[in-house]
Formats: sequence, structure tokens, C-alpha cells
Amino acid sequence: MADQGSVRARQVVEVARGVLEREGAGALTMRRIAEELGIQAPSLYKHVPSKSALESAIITSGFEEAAASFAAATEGAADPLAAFVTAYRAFAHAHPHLYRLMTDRPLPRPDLPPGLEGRTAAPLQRATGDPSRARAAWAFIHGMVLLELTGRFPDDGLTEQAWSSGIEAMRPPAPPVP
Amino acid sequence: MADQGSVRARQVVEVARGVLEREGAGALTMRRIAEELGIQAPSLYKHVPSKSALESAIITSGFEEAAASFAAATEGAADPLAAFVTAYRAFAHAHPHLYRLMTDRPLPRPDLPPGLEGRTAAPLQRATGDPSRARAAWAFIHGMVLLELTGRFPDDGLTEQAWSSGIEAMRPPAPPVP
DNA sequence: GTCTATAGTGGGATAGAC
DNA sequence: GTCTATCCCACTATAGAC
Repeated sequence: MADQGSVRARQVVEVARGVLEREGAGALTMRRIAEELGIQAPSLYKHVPSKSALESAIITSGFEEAAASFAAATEGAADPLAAFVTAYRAFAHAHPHLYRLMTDRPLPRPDLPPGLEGRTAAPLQRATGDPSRARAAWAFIHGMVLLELTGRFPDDGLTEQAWSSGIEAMRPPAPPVP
Repeated sequence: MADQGSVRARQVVEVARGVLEREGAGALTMRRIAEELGIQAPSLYKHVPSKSALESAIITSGFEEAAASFAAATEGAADPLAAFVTAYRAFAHAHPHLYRLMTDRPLPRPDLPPGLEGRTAAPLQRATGDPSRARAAWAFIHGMVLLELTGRFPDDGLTEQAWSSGIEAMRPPAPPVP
């Protein structure tokens, strides 16, 4: 009953994430997940204790993937801030429903592996060089992504300009050249 | 049947908005709204054609209030950008559930009064002086507000610094002084 | 590990009487 | 303008047999 670490449990999470990504949060039901696995919904409860635990597992998998992608994109990059923005924007656009699940509500922090949240944010901290600038930069990127995903911006070319002007504005001050 | 302009219809919208603001989107059900009015849920359909039309009406009322507040805050202000940010942040924090309903999903544009969306955004356009900078500034403010509402930032003092550094970064370049 | 059966709750919406 | 009755849908979760 509810062996969260078992192979089958991991498979349930994987399938559930697939349903979420393809069909959106409204389709993420125990019935739909079971159907995808070819079993009945009640059987899921032998592997996962509850729906919210399952959502936490999906969120964890999203953060792990995002953290790896942000670290890979920025390490050794000539322009780490631009590299981070590109990777972040790509992640959100590739997984819009997952991204919303990860950001829409307060994080279920007790259910996440310790350090994961910080590890995901670290590359941006390094790129901005200052915690308060990192928060501002994150807010800008998060806001841009959401406004894009909800179709808020007119479809002229100006949104790309908005991205670049925002990125330039968030740069750390250039170090003095002696 | 479904006289959307009638007094009673406006009252339904008002009560529904109250339920949303006090109890969140999960409580915004036809049954709950009816209960608040002391009638049965099916009776609502004599005044409102559907739940989604009711949501559109709530969204409209939110935009009308926001537009008025942003215009009042910025007109004649010494620092229109700072004034806009203060008013926007205050609106979102005063009406978090309404704010999310207004921004979480694609706007039901066909159901909104023409020009309302643009009127709401106009004060920020004026304050930034440039459409692409306005989008970047909006994204920053929207992102900050959401990250605050979802409890993403640690509760140290740095978030206020993030607000100010972001605002300064979004300012239009100073006009050349002859 | 899966099944059936079921409890319990909630939702949006319609028909037709008054 | 409100009511009752009702439909049909959906969901999470548990118990107990196999």
C-alpha cells in the first residue's frame, strides 16, 4: 500500500505528468491516470497515498528537470543571465501546464527534497550577483512567461523587445575597469 | 430569462464577486452564490446565462475598478511609474482571488466592454513612455505580485529592495537637458 | 497488484409548475 | 422571479475479495 519509492509508483508519477502536460490540469484525475495505465482508479492508491502527494511528486520531477537544465545552460556561459533566461523561457513554453502547477500555488515545501528549490534558483543568483536583483529578475521572467502563456500581449514584434530591454535592465552593474 | 442588464443581474454579479473575494475561486459555485442571495441555484439562470458569463462579468467589474484606480493614482503624479506600481500592488493584494481570476487565463475578450483592457493599461504606457518597456514593466510587476501572493520569497527584508531595484530599472531614460 | 462495489461529495444545467 | 425535482456529470477515497 502506497510504496512511493517502488518502480510502479514512479511509473504512476511519470504517466500522471504525461497526462498533465498533454491535457492540462483539468484532466489530471485519478480516473484518467488509471485509464492511461490500463488499470482501475482505486488501484492507484496501492502506490500513491493521495492525489496531492502525486501532485507533489510531479512538481518535484519538474523542479529536478528545471534545475538540471538551468545549471547546464549557465555553467561556463559567456552571458549567464541571457543563458538562464533562454533556458527558463524554453522550459516554461515546453511544459506550460507543468510550469503552472509548479508556480500557481504555494509550494508544498515539506514534500520536496531539501535543497531542491535553492538549487533551481542558484544559477540566477550567480548571474545577477545579488539576491534582491535576482528576485526582481525572476519576477520579470516569470511575469513575461505567464503573460505570454495567457495570450496577454498583442502578437506584434514588440514582445521580443520587451524581453531584451528587461534583461538589460536586470544586469549587474559592470565592474569598474581599472 | 437571463436579463444580464437588470438590477437583479447586477446584484448577482456583485454577490458572486463577494464570494470569490472572501472564499476563493473554489467556492465560486452557483449553489454558493444562490445561498448568499437566499434563493435556489436554478433561479440564478433567470438572470445569468451561464457560469462563465458570470465570471466574465466579475472580471469586467475588476478591470473597471482597477482602471479607475490606476488612472486616479497616476494623473498629475510627480512620479507616475512609482504611483502606478503602488496602486497596482495595492489592488492585487486587496483582491488576490479576483486578481488571479483576471490574470490566470486568457481574457474572455469578446465578453468585455471594448476599450476596457487598453484603458486599464494606458497609465503604465504613459509612465514608461514606450510600449515594449511597458510590457517589461508590467511583467515585472505582475511577476512580483504573484510571487508575493504564492509565498515564494523568503520573508526577509529583501523583497522591498527587489521592488525598488526593479522599478528603477524600468524607468525611461532621462530626457537630455539642454 | 488488481479488481468490484460503493460511499460520499460536489458540480452545472434544464423542465415545468406556481 | 422563484420553486421543486431531476439529470448527468465528475471526483477522491475506502473496504474487501481474489
